Amino acid sequence: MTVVEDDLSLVFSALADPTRRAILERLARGDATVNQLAEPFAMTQQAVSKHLKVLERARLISRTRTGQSRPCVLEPVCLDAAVGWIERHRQVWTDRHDRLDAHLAALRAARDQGEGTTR
Amino acid sequence: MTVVEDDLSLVFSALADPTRRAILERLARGDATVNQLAEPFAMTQQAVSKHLKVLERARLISRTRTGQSRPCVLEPVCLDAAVGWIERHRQVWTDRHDRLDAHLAALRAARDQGEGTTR
DNA sequence: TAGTTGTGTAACCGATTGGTTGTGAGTAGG
DNA sequence: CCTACTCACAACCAATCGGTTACACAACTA
Repeated sequence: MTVVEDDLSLVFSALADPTRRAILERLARGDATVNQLAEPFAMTQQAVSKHLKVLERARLISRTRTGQSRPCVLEPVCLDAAVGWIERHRQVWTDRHDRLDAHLAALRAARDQGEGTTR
Repeated sequence: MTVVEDDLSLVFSALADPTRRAILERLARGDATVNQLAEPFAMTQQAVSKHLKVLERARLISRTRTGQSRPCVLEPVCLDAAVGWIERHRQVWTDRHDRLDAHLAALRAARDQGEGTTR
């Protein structure tokens, strides 16, 4: 068992499976039961149930009980942390690239401007 | 070996490990060699090398050879696919939940506040 | 009441993961 | 040359993952 298992790792590893991403895409178009979710996949309902448990542990979905079925509801909150992490660090990278671009642009500007005067 | 292993799954599963995320954070502040990256972690250089291979396979980093060392360079391109996927589907959810503004505010707050609060 | 349906749990399996140790290739410098 | 350093590869290990089958249980239905 992992010691802490931070939420960010749970969310990313939940998203790392194409079946689970397909489940989320399906759920984005409306809530659904386990059997409805399992129908398009070539696997048993128990396997889908396991995937749902992973998504539930990552708090990407939540489940309620209405009689016999347990419909799944999307919980976008924890995606914020994931997007937040990526955006934060992609920002740094694009900043670095912007700086590089700006630097190159400055170089070009200096060269263009300096044509005739500095040489 | 997995059959196809689509790029999105590679990126997400690469991001699913806190060590690899820390490596990316470190690399965001500048290129580094394997030993430089391995220094802050309580694990061997070989383990870090494995992590780097995962990141390289996900095309989140690339590596060049300069004499004795093999510095790592960030490749943010493939993160766009990941963010794109999340944004696409989170858009649906936030539309449904009508909480886009709150989310953006939280994003900005998280970014300004920095890591560690995103649990 | 009995039977069917929807779902979860448990045990099992092969493949993968994330770490280790040991080793060796390639390069720099004495 | 020899030594030191950086890094990758191979073999091994325990744990986890993604799937299965078998079964249990609660809730509808006839």
